[in-house]
Amino acid sequence: MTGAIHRSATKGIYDSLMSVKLDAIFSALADPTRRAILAMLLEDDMAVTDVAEPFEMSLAAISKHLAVLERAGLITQEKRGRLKWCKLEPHAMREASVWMQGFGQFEPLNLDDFERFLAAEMTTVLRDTAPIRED
Amino acid sequence: MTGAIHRSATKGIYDSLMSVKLDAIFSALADPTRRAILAMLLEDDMAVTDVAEPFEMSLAAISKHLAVLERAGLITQEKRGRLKWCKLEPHAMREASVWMQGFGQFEPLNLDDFERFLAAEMTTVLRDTAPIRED
DNA sequence: CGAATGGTCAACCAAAAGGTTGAATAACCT
DNA sequence: AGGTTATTCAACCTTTTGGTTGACCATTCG
Repeated sequence: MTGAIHRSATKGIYDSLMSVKLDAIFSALADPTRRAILAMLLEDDMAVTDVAEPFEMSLAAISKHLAVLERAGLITQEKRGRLKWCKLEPHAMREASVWMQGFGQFEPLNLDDFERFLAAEMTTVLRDTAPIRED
Repeated sequence: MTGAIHRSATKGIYDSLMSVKLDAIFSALADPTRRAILAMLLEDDMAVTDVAEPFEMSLAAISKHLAVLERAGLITQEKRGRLKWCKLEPHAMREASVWMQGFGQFEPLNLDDFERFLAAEMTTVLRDTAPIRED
């Protein structure tokens, strides 16, 4: 029982990388600010300052969040001129998605649900971190 | 741009709950020991001591990990006699899965990939936390 | 009953996470 | 060149996380 775990020395490094990657991806996704950022980037690439604008948090903090997302492979950042453009890398989520889906067949994505989800989380994060101006 | 974020006061509590749930799920998944535990439970329900057995870590530590997983809704624990049975709740991952899939259409689950993934991560976690006995 | 087993609790600790501020670097604009 | 804008760095602080140990409760067994 559960004892039948085999070991392959040659796969070691690769396996380790996968585990590390999952660590990075899931812990990146564990923060609501970072999830909100990803949702924003889903609409369009953005420069760091623009990413930061909706949050009531220092630019440095956002910069750190972006670094976390980049380390996880969830976004890339490319400097053009003095702006650094942040771009979503949706493919990176695939590893995590594959892992999760192994635990059950989840229904094939209801996009409406997802939209609601995003909008909801966004308002929550913003309400919690920034006073919402209705001007 | 990105400024069109609407607010619905009535949805507030519910939204907040969703965000909290995603926080809990993703941060629970961010730890390799906890992912390994989930993978073990995929095969069968297990009592706490049996869950702990493969890891070189105190029972108390595993107990805490299980509490984290339970708070995230990823497992349930039921005490029967003096054993506490841990049971996977794969459904809980659906929320997170829906969220993630919104970022891209991932290929419809290659089970072989998943098996490799699990086995790989398992060996890695065990190698890192416990000396592997080949007896 | 008393002893062993299964599991958690409480106190503690080190390291990591998430934030701040102020200074530094880099690129653009007169 | 000098000023402004975009972004990061460094030092610092507080809270959370992941682990330890030892005492404690609950349940079964002899």
